[in-house]
Amino acid sequence: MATLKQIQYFQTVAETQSIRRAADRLAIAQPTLSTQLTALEKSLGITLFERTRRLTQLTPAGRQLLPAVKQVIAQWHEMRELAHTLSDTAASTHRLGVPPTLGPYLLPNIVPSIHQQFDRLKLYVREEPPSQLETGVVEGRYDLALVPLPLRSDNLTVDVLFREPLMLVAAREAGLAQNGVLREQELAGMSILGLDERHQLHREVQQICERTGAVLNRDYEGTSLDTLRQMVVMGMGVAFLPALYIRSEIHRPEELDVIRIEGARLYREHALVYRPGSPVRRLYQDLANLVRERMANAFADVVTPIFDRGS
Amino acid sequence: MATLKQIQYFQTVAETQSIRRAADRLAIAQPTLSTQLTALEKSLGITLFERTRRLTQLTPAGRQLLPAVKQVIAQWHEMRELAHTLSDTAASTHRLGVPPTLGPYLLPNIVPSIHQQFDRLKLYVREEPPSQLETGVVEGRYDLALVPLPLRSDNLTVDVLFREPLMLVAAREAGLAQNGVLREQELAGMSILGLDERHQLHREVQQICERTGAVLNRDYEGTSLDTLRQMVVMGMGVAFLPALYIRSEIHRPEELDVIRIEGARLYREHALVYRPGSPVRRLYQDLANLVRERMANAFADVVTPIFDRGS
DNA sequence: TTCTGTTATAGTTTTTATCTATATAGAAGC
DNA sequence: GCTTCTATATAGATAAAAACTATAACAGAA
Repeated sequence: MATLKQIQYFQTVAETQSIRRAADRLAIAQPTLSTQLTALEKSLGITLFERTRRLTQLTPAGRQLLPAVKQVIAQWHEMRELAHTLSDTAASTHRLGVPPTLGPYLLPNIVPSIHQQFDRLKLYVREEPPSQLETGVVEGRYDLALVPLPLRSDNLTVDVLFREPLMLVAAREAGLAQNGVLREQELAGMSILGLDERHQLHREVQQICERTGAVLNRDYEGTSLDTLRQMVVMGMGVAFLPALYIRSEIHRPEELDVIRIEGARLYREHALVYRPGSPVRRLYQDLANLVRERMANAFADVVTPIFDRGS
Repeated sequence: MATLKQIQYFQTVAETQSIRRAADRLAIAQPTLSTQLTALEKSLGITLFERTRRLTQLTPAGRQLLPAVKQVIAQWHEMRELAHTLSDTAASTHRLGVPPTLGPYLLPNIVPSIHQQFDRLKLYVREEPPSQLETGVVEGRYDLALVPLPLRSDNLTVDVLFREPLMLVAAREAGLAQNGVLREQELAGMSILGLDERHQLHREVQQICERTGAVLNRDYEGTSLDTLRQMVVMGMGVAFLPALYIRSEIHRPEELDVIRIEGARLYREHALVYRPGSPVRRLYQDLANLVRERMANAFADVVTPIFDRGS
């Protein structure tokens, strides 16, 4: 089996037209080169060189093989160069999964910071429901993912990122907003609109309703935060929407009231997850920290970064 | 330094997603593969795989390196395939040098036969004066050449091919043709047109003149056989032209008389020459034989093949 | 002829690839 | 919670190969 070394030897001898000179240039002994050359010729079934005392030149067959040989070496060098670039772990493309109720409202705020700090890192981002994100990471379809807590699987490393409040949103006409705050008890009996049950938010809202005595309206379920908001605007009820969504999407405050609920554990928590065995987990920890810091600096009024609970 | 084997190992592991299975497919022991894999990772400075108990999958960097790796292997296979094709020595392109006074009139007659017998052999043909052909072969610019005898250099293998008569050509009006034959003595005093001295034919004609008492006209010298023929047609004198030229070029016999000279050694000899060390000399001997046979079969009336005097 | 420079061969040493046997550790099953 | 299974890693030994030194063979030049 021809080796890359032998192929390089071939090229060098072809260039120098001399085994002696090629051996010098390659910094090996001349007999070594002679031996390797005949070994290559044997493995290819071709006599590559016509050896005379004065010079060593290519045979017709060798002459025609030379371009192909150069191609192999060129491709090999290209591969090594690429490897060198990639040897900086932050220079590769990592596959990041995000839930549809968070990704579009979070990423625009943090991706610029990521590119600033890791200028050669690239993210391949896909949206999927959280449960599929989890299995996606476990099965290797993703390298890392943003998911809401709690997790179903226990074999992933979890870097908790931040806590995001859920705000009650009501149509302006409903007149619910008393200085933008309601007590938890006042929720009892209210008809709450939610997303369909494939979304994690469905379960979260369900739990809130059970705790507070509100009624989850299952006749009309949204398929996205935007449709949910539209349903509220049209007076079909009230809904719990995540703070980051409200911050980025609710452009017309005159139509909607945003109400904070006092005293209740009304929030969801997001984490960055990845396989514990990932050789680049260090990078992912850095990314998690970057997200927390960015949240602390620019969104302290909206979310609560969580620095303590590590993996 | 990464080896081709290691690169293949890399590809196989990436495909099977398992070191164990890849080792089976490659028919090597699993520890060998583990070792070679880490060796490759070290030499590239990249962690290529994330190894878990369940499966072994690519890291982001490894995933991006894979296409480059496949390229290298693809190029390598291409090279081996080409080598296999070329392993039939008669499947390469050989550089053949021919003299301008022979090539155009001989090759059209023999090249079809060559292609018939060696269907994958290709010839790269160039015309040059015989002396340059000789040094061209010695220096490796040509693989083989057709040259007139005698040779200047003595370090080439010579396969004598055939003897080609030189015919006296005269304008019809000169009235020289008595049944197309003249005796040698009758040449004395005649004014003979020749090629310029860079051509081998110049020397040959010069020797004939010295022997027969004819006079070589040096006031007008042709630069090609065609111009020489034109000079004869225009009545500027008579000339010696090679039989193969006459056979292929003199289309209008009414304008010119072709005269055979009786008793004289009036011919030139052609040979196929190549370096004695050429690994494909056997093929060249076969080619020489092919030319002789072709001459014997189709041009027995024109030339005399020479089978005895080998290299 | 002798000298010089080039490639080939012989024999040895070093390096590397490979093997077998075993350790280690996560995942699955009892 | 323990055992079993399975995958990879490590250790040590062996085999293969690539490398070296020394020298032979040989053509061409002096």
